[in-house]
Amino acid sequence: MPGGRPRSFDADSALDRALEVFWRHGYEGTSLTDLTTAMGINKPSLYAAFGNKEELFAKVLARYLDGPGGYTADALDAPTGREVVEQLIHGAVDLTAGENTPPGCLCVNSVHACGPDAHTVRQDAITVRRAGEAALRRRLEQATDLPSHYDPAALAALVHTISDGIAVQAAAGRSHDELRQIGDLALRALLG
Amino acid sequence: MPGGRPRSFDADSALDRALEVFWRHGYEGTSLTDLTTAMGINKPSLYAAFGNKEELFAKVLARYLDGPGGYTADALDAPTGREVVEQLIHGAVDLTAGENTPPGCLCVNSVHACGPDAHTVRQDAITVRRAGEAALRRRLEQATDLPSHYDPAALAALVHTISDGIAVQAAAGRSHDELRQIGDLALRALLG
DNA sequence: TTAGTTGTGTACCTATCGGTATGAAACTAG
DNA sequence: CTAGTTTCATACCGATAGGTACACAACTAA
Repeated sequence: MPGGRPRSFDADSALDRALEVFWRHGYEGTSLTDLTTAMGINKPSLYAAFGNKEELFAKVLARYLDGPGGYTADALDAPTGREVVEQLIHGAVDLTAGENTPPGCLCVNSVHACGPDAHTVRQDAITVRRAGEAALRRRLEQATDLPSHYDPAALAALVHTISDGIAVQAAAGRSHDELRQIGDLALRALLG
Repeated sequence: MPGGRPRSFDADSALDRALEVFWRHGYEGTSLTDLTTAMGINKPSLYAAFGNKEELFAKVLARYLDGPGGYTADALDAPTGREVVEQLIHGAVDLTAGENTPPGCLCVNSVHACGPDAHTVRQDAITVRRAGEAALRRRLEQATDLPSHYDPAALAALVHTISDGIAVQAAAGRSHDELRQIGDLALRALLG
C-alpha cells in the first residue's frame, strides 16, 4: 500500500472553515483566496482534497446538513406533530440567528446564488430543500394531534415557507429575540 | 441652453431591461456585459447615464418598488386590516411567481448578495425592507377589525416574514398555484 | 538506500471583472 | 459654416477570478 507525504491539515476542520465562509459570504461572494486563507491551506491542496469550488461547496452543504442543519432531521423524531412543528420553527430561529454562526441559512442563501457559475450549487440547494419538505410531509401524515382541517402536504409547505422567511429575516439582521417572538406568534396562529 | 448629441436609447426602458437582469441573476451574478447587452447600450453610455454598477442598481431598486413592487404600497390603502394583509400575501405570490417576470423578489434576493462588492446594495435592500414593514405596522395600528390579541408590530413582522418565505419558495421554483395555496392557508391560520 | 507515491509552495495561466481614455459622430446656438 | 457640447464606439486598463504546471518535501515499502 502506498505511503506518500501526510496531510498537514485536518480535512474535516478545513471543511468547517469553508462552511463558515460560504455561509457568511455566499457561494458567489466567496473567492478561492477567501477559502484558502480561512482553511489555512493553498490552492493545490484544496483542489487535491476537495475537487473544485463547486465540489467543495457540495461537501460543505452535506456537512451543514449533518451539523448545524441537523435539527431538521432531529425534529422529525419528536413524539407529536405539534412538537415537530415547534422544533422546526424554534430550530430555524436558533440556527439562523445564532450568536456563533453567520446570520441566515446556507441553504436559503444558496437558492439566491443565481449567477452563471452557480447553477449547480443552486440546484444542489433546491434538491436538499425538496427532500427536507418531503420528509416533513411524511412525518405529518403520521401525526394524529394536528387540527383535522390541515392537509399534511399543505402544512409542510407552509411550515417550510415560514422557516424560509425566518432565514431571510435573520439574514437581513433581525435579532434572535425578535425572531423568537415572530416564530412563537406563527406557532400560535398555526396550532392555536 | 446646450445641445449635444441626443441619446440613442430611452433611459426608462433601459432601466427596465437592467431590472429584469438584476432580478433574474442577482447583483453579484450580473456582469456589466450582461447589463450592456440587455440594455442595448455600451459601457460608457451606461456610466454616463446611470453612474456605476452600484448606482445603477439603486435606480433599478427604486424603479422596482414603484413598478412591480408597488402592490405593497397599494395594499396599505385597503379599507380593512384584513384586506391589507390579504393583498400583501396574494400580491407577494403574484409578484414572485408571476409568469412574465423572474422568479423571486429583487429585494429578498439582494439581501443575500453578501460578497465584498455588494455591501452597499445589501444595505439598500435592508433599508427598503425596514421602511416597508414600518409602514405596514403603522397601517395595522389603525385597523379595528383584526383579532384583538394581535400586536400590530408583531403581526406586521410575521406578515413580512411569510412574504419573505413566499419569495424564497418562488425563487426555489414553486409554481404560482402551489404558492397561492400556501398563501391562502397562511391567511386562514392568521385571520381565521 | 532507493523507488514510488502523495502533499506542499510558488509561480503562473487565461478569462473576465468593473471601469475608463480617446476620438469620431450628432446635435444646438450663433 | 463654425464653435461648443454631449453621446457613441472602440479599444484598452489594472485587478482578480478560478484553476494548474512544476519542482521539492515528506512519507512507505522493499
